[in-house]
Amino acid sequence: MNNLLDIYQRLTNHYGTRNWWPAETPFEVIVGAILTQNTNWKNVETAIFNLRQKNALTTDAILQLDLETLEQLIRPSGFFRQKAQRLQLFCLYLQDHYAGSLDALFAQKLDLVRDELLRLKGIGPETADAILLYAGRLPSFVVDAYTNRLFGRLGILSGDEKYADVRDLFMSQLPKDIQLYSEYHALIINHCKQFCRKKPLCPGCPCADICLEKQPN
DNA sequence: GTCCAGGGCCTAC
DNA sequence: GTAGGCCATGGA
Repeated sequence: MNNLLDIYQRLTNHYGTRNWWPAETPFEVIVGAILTQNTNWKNVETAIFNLRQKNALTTDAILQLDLETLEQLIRPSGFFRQKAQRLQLFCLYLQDHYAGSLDALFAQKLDLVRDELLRLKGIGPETADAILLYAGRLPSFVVDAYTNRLFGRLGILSGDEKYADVRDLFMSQLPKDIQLYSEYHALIINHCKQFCRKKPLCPGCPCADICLEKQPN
């Protein structure tokens, strides 16, 4: 029996299809992935709303904004100084190396794109994988704090694993399926937002039970 | 007032 | 190679 696939099925049975990531364009996915670093998504939504109001959800527009203006627009998402810089650095890279084309960036092999993203300041493993999966539609599993929390609670992770260890575990045990990866990450977040608010472990938290009790039969 | 959120960088050891 | 400090806003 495949534990991870089984848990995925139970989460899907319980919550249904999530259709993630919440964004209108691949570029907007990338903006959201950078802005949400250690930040409540609600605050990110406000920042993205501000950018949309200024028609600033394109590489050109973000590069044309002066840094201070960009900082003020994304201020609600927190860490706004470093995030403004990171956004512009990404846009500059895309413009210089791919003439601003995300399609050109994502046309390459997954590992190649991943290494490129990881070399950019402000893009770590989780942000890179979210960009690859949800903006590039490339099969890279996304690990986040919720993943570690839920699967630690389920006894599948010890908490000592590094990011790459957890990603390797999921990618080695699950079929390499973009839709599956996309939904799984979304389901984990959806589940934890409801049942796993406190960290690292909330005593009596029903989150582990929810996915175990909802078996198909 | 305290804790937390869909991380990542830098520095010191 | 890794533990600890730092970045900052807004909601619970």
